[in-house]
Amino acid sequence: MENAEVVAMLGEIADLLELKEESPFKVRAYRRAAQVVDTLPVPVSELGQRGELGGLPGVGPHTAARIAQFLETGTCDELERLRGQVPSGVSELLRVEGVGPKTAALVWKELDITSVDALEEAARSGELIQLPRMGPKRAKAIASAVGRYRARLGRVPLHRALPYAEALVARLREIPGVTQALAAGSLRRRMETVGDVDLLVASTEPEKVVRAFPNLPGVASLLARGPTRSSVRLRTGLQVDLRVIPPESFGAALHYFTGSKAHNIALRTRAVRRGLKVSEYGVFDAKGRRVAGEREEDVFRAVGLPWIPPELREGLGELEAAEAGRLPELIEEEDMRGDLHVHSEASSDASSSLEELAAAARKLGRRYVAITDHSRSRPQGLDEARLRAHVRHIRRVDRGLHGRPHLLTGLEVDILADGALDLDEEVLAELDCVVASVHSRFNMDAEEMTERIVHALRSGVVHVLGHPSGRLIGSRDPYPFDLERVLEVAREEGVALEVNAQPERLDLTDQACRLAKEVGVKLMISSDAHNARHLENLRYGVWVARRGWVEARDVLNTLPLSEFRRRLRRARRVPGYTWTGEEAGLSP
DNA sequence: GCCGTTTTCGGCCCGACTGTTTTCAGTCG
Repeated sequence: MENAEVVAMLGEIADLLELKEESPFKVRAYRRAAQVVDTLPVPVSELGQRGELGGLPGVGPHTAARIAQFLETGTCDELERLRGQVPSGVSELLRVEGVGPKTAALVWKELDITSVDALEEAARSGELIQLPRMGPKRAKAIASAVGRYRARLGRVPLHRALPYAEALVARLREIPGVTQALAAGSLRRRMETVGDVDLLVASTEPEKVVRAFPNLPGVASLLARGPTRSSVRLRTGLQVDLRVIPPESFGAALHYFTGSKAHNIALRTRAVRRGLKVSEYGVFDAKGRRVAGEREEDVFRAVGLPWIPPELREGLGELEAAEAGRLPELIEEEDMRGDLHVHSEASSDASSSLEELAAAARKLGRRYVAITDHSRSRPQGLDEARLRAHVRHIRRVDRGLHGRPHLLTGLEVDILADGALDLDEEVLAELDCVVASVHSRFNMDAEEMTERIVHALRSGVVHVLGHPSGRLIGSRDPYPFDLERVLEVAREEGVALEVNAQPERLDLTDQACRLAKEVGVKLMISSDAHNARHLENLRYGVWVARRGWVEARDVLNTLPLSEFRRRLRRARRVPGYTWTGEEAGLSP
């Protein structure tokens, strides 16, 4: 987890240098170094101890020294020097969408604005408009972006919290007397963002655990401590609450603190009707005798239900489904055989070679991987000629891999503003897997955007609609479009919808997955990896699908390769082939 | 700040989009 802290330190230096309007190349050097550390497969401290930091690409003597000092002391001179020159609220302005370094520096120097609050006030009062290149539209956009910034404050994306929670749980388990330790709360339900982390520990010696807790790695400060509970703040700002439970109540406490609130209320209501009382200490009968509590399964059994996976506990019909014996058999990460949206270094925003991607995919147990780089409209995207050369390269590398894994040819083709695809359909028809995505003109109205997507789905050469809503968690809202209409056309055309597993995207969302399943549209869960390390992110997509009640059979890339290929071929209207949804098995 | 077999200085990715402008600066990816 210290890698993430080093990444944050380098990023902050870059931000501050940018606000001081120093050389953009210096700024870029720090950003590049941050990116390299972020994708490092080993703890950066290991390299530090061996004096090998300078051997990393993009890390020269200066940056290596700053990282080394940071690892040793938790900060570095350069960072502190810069923090002394830029008021602390100014770099926060950069988190507001549409405000970059130039605008932040301008409002700071011209209007003495050093906080998001002051920025909002200036945007609303009209004060901002006095500035050069600042008109009413930009002022309005900034004011509304501040609203979105506030809405995401205090919540962190799952992938930022999970590694810390996992590391803390592992350390808690090492404390003598601890029999169980688990993360509960929204993190256990795998929600896309979490407010804080709730950790539960079973032990007969709570004092010992509570005393050890603030000394665990990553903890910055102790917020509160009682005999059986404690709260700390991590250096990243994340709050972590610990509760120590007697072993006989652990299952009940785990259920209670996992939530959700709606699920708990529904379960307690059900218990009351059966003359039982459910609390975090156990399930009790009318005479106050404990009838369950040690194991979570027993809590459910006491109220006449099978165990319900945490991802389903949102009060959205899971109790009724459990009662009727119709809980889905949720998809597992182990079901995933293929990854169908992966960028190689042929994309300007990606960095791994085909060989590196194949090696990483093999380690993760993937059987097949489609290489889907960007099309012409993206910076340095592939045109027809470069795509053909790229396809030959993919096939050459694939031959050397002997199926471990299989590399498929593909493309992430842009859906242009009018719904046309960014490359000639004849060329696209030669590829194994075509992902079609919207990357531009997000501000269309819903009707136009829906038509744009539908037109692309009707092309007959698209296998899957990539990141269908375009949202970025906490920073960009989904563009407006009619999901039900898109699902209807996808079903007619035999096109799958992607569950993009990039932790900032998670697109489709959980509830959209559930809708797709209900109307009989198949899904593909893909990493959208931009380097080999990102292939691991597939698990985030699997969790979203689980929250959407999705089973392995709803997801095409759980199929063995031969069957997967058959599905893709059938789902496409290539010359000489007449497609029907029924034959493809894609009807509801 | 980093890099390099065109190397110790001079270059470093770039195009789309937007809102502000009458030719372009700033942001984003």
